Amino acid sequence: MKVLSKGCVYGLRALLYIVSEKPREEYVNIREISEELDISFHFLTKTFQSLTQKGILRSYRGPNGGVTLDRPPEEVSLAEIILTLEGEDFFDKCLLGLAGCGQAAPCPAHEFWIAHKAELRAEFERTSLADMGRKINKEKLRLGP
Amino acid sequence: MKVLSKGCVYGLRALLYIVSEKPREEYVNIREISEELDISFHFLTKTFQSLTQKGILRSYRGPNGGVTLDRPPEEVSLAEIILTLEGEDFFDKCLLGLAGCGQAAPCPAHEFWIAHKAELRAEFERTSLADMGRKINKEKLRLGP
DNA sequence: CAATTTTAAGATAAAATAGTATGAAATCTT
DNA sequence: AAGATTTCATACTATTTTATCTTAAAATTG
Ligand code: SF4
Ligand code: SF4
Repeated sequence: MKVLSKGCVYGLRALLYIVSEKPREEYVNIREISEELDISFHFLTKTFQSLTQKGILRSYRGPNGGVTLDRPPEEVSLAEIILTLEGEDFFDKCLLGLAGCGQAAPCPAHEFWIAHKAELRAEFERTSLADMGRKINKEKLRLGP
Repeated sequence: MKVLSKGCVYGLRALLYIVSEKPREEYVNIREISEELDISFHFLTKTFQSLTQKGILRSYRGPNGGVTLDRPPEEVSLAEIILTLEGEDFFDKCLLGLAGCGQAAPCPAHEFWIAHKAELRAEFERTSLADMGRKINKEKLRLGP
């Protein structure tokens, strides 16, 4: 039951790193992030592109360039990040994927599954990047198990 | 957010097919199932092996052989099927997979995630193959979207 | 024994995911 | 203006996971 792709987790970790560096209120160098978090620079770059296009990050090229949050972290929800990096249909997947489902005669898991997904989504909407950053400590952003 | 693998859904559909055929109280031919449900015979075969080893199905070789439920469908939970076909660690996966998680300073999603997984599991434990079979109609077992 | 049918292990193919390479565009420094 | 730095964009390659096919063995029937 893997939920999030590696790219998405990378993006999340990187965002949290940026939040934790935020006091400087400068653009954070992508190479620095990739080295600090031990993530491939180019891979991270790609991930950041999506986040920039979505308006979560703002970027600046040239010397002393980099990325920074485009909005205060309170206004960025976990859901928005996940939808950006996993695809907008993230919460639309069905459990069994049978023919003609969800309509006439749904499987017994249907109602529960719909409710379950809605709840998950609501929780992710409710959780902001700021919430995440508050609880997590920077050391933990480094290595995964 | 794909939850179940194709093999697991195949297994589930096939089990439901068997349940719907159950009145005959005979061994159901695997080739027949694979053709009716349009699933690769050999792939289904492998899936059934796992279910047989787990004691969900009983098999019989030779002419007129096949598989049948080893227990009444009321006693087989959706959870057991999923754990068998997806692996026993299905519900143990973490959301972010950061270092040292779940201990000292868990991420803000931790508690929610634990609760969420438990709920999902409970619902799957609660749902039996008989429940599934009752609600679903046989035609729907054929094609997936 | 010959035919049928599940079991078993392994090879192959397809798809999804992860990572790399390259060059262009924007910006800064001098 | 020249050259260095850094993100942007796209395309390609490699790795891993998932799905399918091949082949052969064991059990059962007649
Ligand atoms: S009834 Fe709903 S949950 Fe069940 S297989 Fe169909 S769409 Fe999925
Ligand atoms: S704190 Fe819990 S949910 Fe969050 S990353 Fe760690 S183990 Fe996963």
